[in-house]
Amino acid sequence: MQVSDVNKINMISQVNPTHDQLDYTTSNSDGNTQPGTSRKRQNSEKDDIENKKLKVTEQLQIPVMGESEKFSFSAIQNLATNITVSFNMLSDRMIQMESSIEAKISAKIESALETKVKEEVGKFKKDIQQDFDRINEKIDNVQKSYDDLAKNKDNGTINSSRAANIVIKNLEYDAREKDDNQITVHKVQALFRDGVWNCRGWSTRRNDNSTFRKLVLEHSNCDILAICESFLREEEQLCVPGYKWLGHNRTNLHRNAVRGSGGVGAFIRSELFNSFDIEIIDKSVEGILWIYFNCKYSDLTFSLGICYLPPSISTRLNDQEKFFENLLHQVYCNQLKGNTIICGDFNARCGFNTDYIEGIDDVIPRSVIDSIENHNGDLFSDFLSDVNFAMLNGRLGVNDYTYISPAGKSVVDYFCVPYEQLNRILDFKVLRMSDVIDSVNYHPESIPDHSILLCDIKCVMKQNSENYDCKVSKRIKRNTKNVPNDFLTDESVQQMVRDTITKIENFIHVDQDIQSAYNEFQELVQREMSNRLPVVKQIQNKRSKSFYKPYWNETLQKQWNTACEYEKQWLKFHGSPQRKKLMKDRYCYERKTFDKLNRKFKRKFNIQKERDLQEQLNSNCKRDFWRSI
DNA sequence: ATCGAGAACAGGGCTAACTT
DNA sequence: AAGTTAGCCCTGTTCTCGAT
Repeated sequence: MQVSDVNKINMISQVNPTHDQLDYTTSNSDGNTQPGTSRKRQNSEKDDIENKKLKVTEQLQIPVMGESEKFSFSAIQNLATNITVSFNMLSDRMIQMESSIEAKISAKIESALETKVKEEVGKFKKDIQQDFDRINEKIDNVQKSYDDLAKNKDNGTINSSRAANIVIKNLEYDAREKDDNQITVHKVQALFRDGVWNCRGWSTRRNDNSTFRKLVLEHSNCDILAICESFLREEEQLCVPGYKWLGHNRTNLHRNAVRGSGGVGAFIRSELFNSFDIEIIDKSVEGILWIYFNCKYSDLTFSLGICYLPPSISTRLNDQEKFFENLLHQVYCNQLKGNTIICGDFNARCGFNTDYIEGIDDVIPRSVIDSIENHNGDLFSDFLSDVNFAMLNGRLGVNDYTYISPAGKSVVDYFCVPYEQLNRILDFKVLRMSDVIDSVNYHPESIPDHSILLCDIKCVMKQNSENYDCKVSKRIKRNTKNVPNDFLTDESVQQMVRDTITKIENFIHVDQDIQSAYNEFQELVQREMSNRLPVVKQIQNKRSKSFYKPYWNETLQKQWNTACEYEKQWLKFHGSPQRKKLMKDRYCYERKTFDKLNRKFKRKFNIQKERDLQEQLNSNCKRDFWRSI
């Protein structure tokens, strides 16, 4: 404000040409002294204003002119002086008013904010209190139910008038169940977790990214993880402990290609081979692999088709129509072999294309997040409606972009099942790489751009054998650090212990069956453990950052969080394209900053490590050196 | 509005050149 | 001789822009 006032005053003072002429020899327009004149302390802006005022009044004494000119000039000077004074007064008044308004507005905003915050906090507190009350009520009810149940158990009586009922939903009905309830009991629901990920190259060599990919595989906790673009050549195979690799590598590579390209395959959990006969049934078409699963202990069978279709503008010779024609043929051939699942990267952006015939097929519409369509997308939608398959993306669980990079985002990876099998999908979700990186606590050298798609599939089967071991049960760990003193000696379990001892004695002395005796003992201890010892919360994949990135620090964490936050904002935003572009640019900037910082800290760390090693090597105590490496 | 070509970018692997 | 690295090439993806 003051600076602009000074400018105004300067302009007014320049009305006097004589002043300019006279003054020019001693000072320039900025008021700085010319070379050769005496050096003076520079005035503050306030002083400057006062000086200007003085100068204006001093200038009035200068003229040597004719009488009439003198009179006119004197009048103009008076006028200018009056205007200057008026402007100065006006300026002071404006400053006063401005500060007064600012103070008033601040006070009002403060009071309004205080009221609003109080109101919101009050509401929030009330909501939390209500939630607490509800939870307490539920806990009380659960406690009461448990007490009643325990009482009945202790008394050794079961209320015959109201038998315990277990409701199993979505289980297929068998007519024989009417006469024999054991058939229902023998029905087993198996749960599979299937996933698909376009990893864009999984090197057989041990490097940073292969470590990260193994962690992703571990994190996904999949029984079957389909992989697209394995980039493996000829008969190359991947090896990850706990999994077996079944792959179909691309055979005809570009003559100049220095590495493999394309290629599909799947990691299958080793335990699955105990319960299933698993075989490749078709790999006749490049980019399509069919794997057949046949349960050894039940009539459950299903086939999984893993696909990779290069983009239409790929430099490779590819014919999308032929690809879908082949896939159609294979689906018709394989659908007689039980359930069918198709997954993979189709490079198909379907937009609002429908994968069913409206008015004829009874399928729920899907939500669309990627509205752009391409040629592959049109062909893919047509293919799905031809074979009566529905994509899971946008229909179940969490939908998200399957490709996210600074270049852009899209939905190109899909999971598809026949319409009638949609109700067997319990859950479907798309995990962004940024979230996966956070979960596994490992920042790879290069961040993959394809998300990972996961779906939980319920397979209903009729069990043929007691040896069934399809789903690996989750191990529950209990806290054994603080075993209560009355463990197995409490009055409520004493009778149970005595009974078990009798049973064990019978098994050993009468039946001579050591295994059954041991089973009895084990069951007794496990029951008591489940009643008395709390479960240890197992945090999966929450390793220390330092385990993988010893140079990880707060700056990197902060920058990573910022990049993730901006990525989310960009992806969630639905508004003007200009604003969306701004948000994307902001995300790209933060992401690049993170990459730079990551490299910087890594370099620093390595240099420091090198120096430390050097120092240890030079020191007298060589043992430290050998220990550290 | 649509389509297609090309640009831009990123990941990954190989290799020649360079360093130790 | 062994290890390291910059540069090149291939591949895949989205985006932009001009032609229709």
